[in-house]
Amino acid sequence: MARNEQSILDAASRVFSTSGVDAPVREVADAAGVGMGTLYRHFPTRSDLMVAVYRHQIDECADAGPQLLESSASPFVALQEWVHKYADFLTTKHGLGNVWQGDAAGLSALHQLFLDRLLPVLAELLEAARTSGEVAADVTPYELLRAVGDLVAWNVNDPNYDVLRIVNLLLAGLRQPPTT
Amino acid sequence: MARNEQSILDAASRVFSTSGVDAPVREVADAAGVGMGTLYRHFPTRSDLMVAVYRHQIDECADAGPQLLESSASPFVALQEWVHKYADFLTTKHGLGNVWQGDAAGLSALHQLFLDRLLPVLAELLEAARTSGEVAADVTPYELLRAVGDLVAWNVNDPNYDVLRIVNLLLAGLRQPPTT
DNA sequence: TGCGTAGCGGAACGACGCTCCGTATTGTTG
DNA sequence: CAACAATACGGAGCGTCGTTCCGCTACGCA
Repeated sequence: MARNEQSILDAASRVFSTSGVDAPVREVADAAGVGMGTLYRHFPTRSDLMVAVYRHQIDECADAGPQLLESSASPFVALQEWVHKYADFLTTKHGLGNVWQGDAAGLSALHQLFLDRLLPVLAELLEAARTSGEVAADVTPYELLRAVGDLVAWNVNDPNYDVLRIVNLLLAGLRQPPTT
Repeated sequence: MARNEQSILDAASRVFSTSGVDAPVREVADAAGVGMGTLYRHFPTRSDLMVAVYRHQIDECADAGPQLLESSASPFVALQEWVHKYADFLTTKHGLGNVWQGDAAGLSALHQLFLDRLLPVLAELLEAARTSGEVAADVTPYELLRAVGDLVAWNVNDPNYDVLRIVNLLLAGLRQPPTT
């Protein structure tokens, strides 16, 4: 029982990293040597499977927030570095962009996880950078989290699209007061 | 023949605007009172159908570029207003974000149309704003076009996500020199 | 040894984009 | 005006998804 759950998890992270995050559920089941029924009893939805696979990395990313806030030269630098970390995570999982697609695609569980774990962290970083006077723009943490996600998530290793550069562009915008 | 093509086009724009851009092709065929075969002979791909439906609006958007450059107070303002126009277009077509998803989803024709028509326009606007000294950041027109697209395209009328604000954030970033 | 139940596999379902082929509808000839 | 191409058409069918469902296996306890 738990034996199967673990082998499914192992298979899933193996399959997701080789065939991409969009790999068919069947492929994961096959790789785990398990039937569809078994897989779906443990993970009722594709999204639940992804949550299980990525939870650890998301936690790691979340934990890095307060840490960076302490160790960095300024709140803004911390914010910047955290966003880079977050962007890196999403970039390596091509196709994880669906997370922000709202109701669609049955990724609600993963969506929720992002909101629960990452939103508070970003909120804290943003607030700190705002009180230190380094951020003047008028944005909510949610908007920023989603914006960076959108910017990054569909990156398909396009040599003409430098993700880091674009993300930094957005961050640079934070320094300036809102335009009408 | 051409009679059918027109009714398919009409049906498509009707269906896309009511059921969303992701509406099944079958639905368009039914709405047009036409079989799948007929639809696919005129528009061999979902993407071709969308190209046909949106070409006019895309052309309009493209034509607005040089126009804005003349009439606006400064190149940067023109750039800003054009980007707003572009963003508005994408926003009203929920789900058109797939366009930037690269190879996927068989949207290549639409992708190409964006590149052909909009990229040169944005390039001109960006170049003008750069020579006027209002843009210091190091971005290619392609990156900017895609970034704005990504930012906007999955908007699902989320009251917590103000598209215009986010786009302006990115534009504000353009003013500043690149950070390392 | 028998039986109840929990855990399992994989066929099957509905939705999708797209293809294919038999049929209707033209329009051109003798 | 009739016979016959050539063209246009409709919709069933295919392969791929995510997900569901059901018959079967294998184990625990009497």
